[in-house]
Amino acid sequence: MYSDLDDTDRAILKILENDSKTIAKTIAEQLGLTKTPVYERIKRLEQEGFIKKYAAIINKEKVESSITVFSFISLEVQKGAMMDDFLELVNQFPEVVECFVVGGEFDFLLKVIVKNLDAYYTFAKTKIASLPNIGAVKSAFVLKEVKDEIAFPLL
Amino acid sequence: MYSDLDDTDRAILKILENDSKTIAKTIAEQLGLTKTPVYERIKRLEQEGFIKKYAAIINKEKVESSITVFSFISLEVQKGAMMDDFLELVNQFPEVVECFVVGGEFDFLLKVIVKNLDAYYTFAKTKIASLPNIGAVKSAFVLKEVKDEIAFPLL
DNA sequence: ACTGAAACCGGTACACC
DNA sequence: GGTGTACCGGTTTCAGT
Repeated sequence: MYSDLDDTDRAILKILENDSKTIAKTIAEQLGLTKTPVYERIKRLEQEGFIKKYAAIINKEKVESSITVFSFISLEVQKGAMMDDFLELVNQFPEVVECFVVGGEFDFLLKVIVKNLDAYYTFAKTKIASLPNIGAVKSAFVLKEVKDEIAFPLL
Repeated sequence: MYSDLDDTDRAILKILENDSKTIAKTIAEQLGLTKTPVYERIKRLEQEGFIKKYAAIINKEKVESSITVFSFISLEVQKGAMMDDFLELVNQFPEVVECFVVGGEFDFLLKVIVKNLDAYYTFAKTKIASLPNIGAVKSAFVLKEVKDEIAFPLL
């Protein structure tokens, strides 16, 4: 299932997830190849969905003021249909940049980015609290971002 | 502090964080401009650090088996120097893809990606537990990834 | 699957407004 | 800060192995 990638493909992925602007010639040199096979492999990785997309990673501290908050949410009853309803709604909130179903003390973990504390209050009050079937909601405010990798730890 | 970006710059950032391969001509058409100013603005955004880097976003489900775990860690005593020591060590662990200092019930929130439960056990035992000054550690295992945006919610 | 060369097209530089 | 043109270099294609 994960095996139609060889070491060369993995090496290419690792280079591109760290710098997608690396030119084919440079990659080829690192792998002891020429441009063409590198190019063809990248195309295959794109077409078969190993590479989801290419993105510019923005330095959000420089672009605009914002705060990051983690929200831990428990539902009152964990019926499958209710979870789906909940997730579909949450998914549409642009403030929610990450959303996971987790096991443990609570059911969902959300990473929320908003302009300021006031915006978070509004978000929590008008969007989260109005969702159906909500039990407990806890929040953890980010004081400092120590690490925030986009790259998946390959190898 | 955040104001040396105009609406055109923001529009360019928004396009590039969703698809960094969008060619200058296309961006120019959307903004009613020509290639040159778009090109110059992008260069400025790169040089001044608004764009941190360009990355290929990998579909990790397809590439290899892995699990994601959130770890919530409290220190025994919150002395500044001890927090720095802790963070410097945690930062070096490749399994830790995100690390935040938070306010609330615990001090740090870590997002960890490992191959499987066994690898998480090893990570927790050999790396987390051996850090100095650790109080409580709780874990929440990700059962389903509902949303995982890389793009910062601009506008 | 990889090499090497040729064609194509987007990024880059520049002269001018 | 913008346009239009021209050049250069990386991507893309292809014939050959």
